[in-house]
Amino acid sequence: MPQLDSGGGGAGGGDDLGAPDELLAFQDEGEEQDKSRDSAAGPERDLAELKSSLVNESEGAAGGAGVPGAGAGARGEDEVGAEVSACPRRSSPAAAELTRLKAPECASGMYKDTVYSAFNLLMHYPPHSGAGQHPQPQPPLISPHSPLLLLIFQHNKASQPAHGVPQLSPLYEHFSSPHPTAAPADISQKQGVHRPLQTPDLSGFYSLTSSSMGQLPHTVSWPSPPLYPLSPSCGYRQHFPAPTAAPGTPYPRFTHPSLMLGSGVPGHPAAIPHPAIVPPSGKQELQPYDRSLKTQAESKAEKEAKKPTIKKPLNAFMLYMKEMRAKVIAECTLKESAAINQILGRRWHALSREEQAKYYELARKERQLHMQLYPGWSARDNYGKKKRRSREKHQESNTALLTASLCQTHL
DNA sequence: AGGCCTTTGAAGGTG
DNA sequence: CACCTTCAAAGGCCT
Repeated sequence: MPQLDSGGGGAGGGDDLGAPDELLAFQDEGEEQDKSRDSAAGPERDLAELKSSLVNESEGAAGGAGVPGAGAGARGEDEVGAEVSACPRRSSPAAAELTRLKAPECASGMYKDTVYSAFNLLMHYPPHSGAGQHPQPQPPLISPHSPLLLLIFQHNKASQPAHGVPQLSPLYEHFSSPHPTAAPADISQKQGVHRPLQTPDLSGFYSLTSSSMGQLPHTVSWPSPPLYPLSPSCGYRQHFPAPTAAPGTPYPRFTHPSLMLGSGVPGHPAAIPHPAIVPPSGKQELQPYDRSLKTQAESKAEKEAKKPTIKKPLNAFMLYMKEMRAKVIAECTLKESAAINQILGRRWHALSREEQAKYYELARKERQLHMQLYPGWSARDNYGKKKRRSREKHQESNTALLTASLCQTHL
């Protein structure tokens, strides 16, 4: 049974956050994936075989989507088009047609991902990639909520990009290096940043009012290095040693909205919030004179309701989606997330275990750090903050069932 | 303006 | 323990 390196990567050994589900996920797909992947001679996988497997997957995943031509084995581009054309039910006919027309073109780059390394892909975000092979802005691999980015910002705080393309620091490149060179002196020591090694409660680092959220500039400069709780138990230092960029090498500065991280450190002049903390709504807060009209009880309740929301850490698939979304959009000229997510879901299944493992590992680190940053946080805290139709449907069905049973009772 | 769609995974709740 | 529900991201679409 394949197992992920739940702690061997330097997570401190005592990492209990290695999700058992990750292993289960591999178990579930294990045999099927073994067949297709073991036969793949390295990155140059047999496309026909993969396409065939994808078609089979799409039969199951797309449900009644009506994939044309599926189920008869590998037949070339038609199936690839079928995969892409599995659009959401609510997609407009025009969009579906566009998708179908774009399918072969989309498929041309579809299977490159199977040999993608998450970290290697990160290296494909050169400091000035905008002029190169990546005309489309590429999102970062790591979640915008990821405190991992704070580490990177420490290396990017001084430089200024000339465009809005999100940049990744050499730190990422170092992550991806199979033989990372010896890290230079501790960054925190270099920059005089205090990093508590024992940090039972780090939530204060990101305590920010919701009003400050809306005032964030799109280009963030760092008056001082953001604090980053880097503890040995967290294991980040071991996992991600500092890069070995040449002295004086200008680090690009992030301008992507998703990278507008901040320390929220008390007394920190930047006071830019961690992206995992978001205001409950995009609405601006009431002006003081408006608030004065409110009763104390109302304002108290409102205050409670307006508490910044700490979002869930992203799971492996979400991290994968964030990374690959722009690529799929560029390849398929799709914009509807529902359709893109369907494609990404199939690509996710087409990934090798090693490739998926990288995202699982990254997600595990996200959870680990999230837990350290917000010790008292629970996923339950965000329950009910989204109104979902499924729940309403469920309630409706329950109501219908109840009604039916009541009717029967009365009859 | 805000929910829906769509995906997988994590986590909490329930029986 | 198994199963169910909710949320995480994303952006066009729909009400």
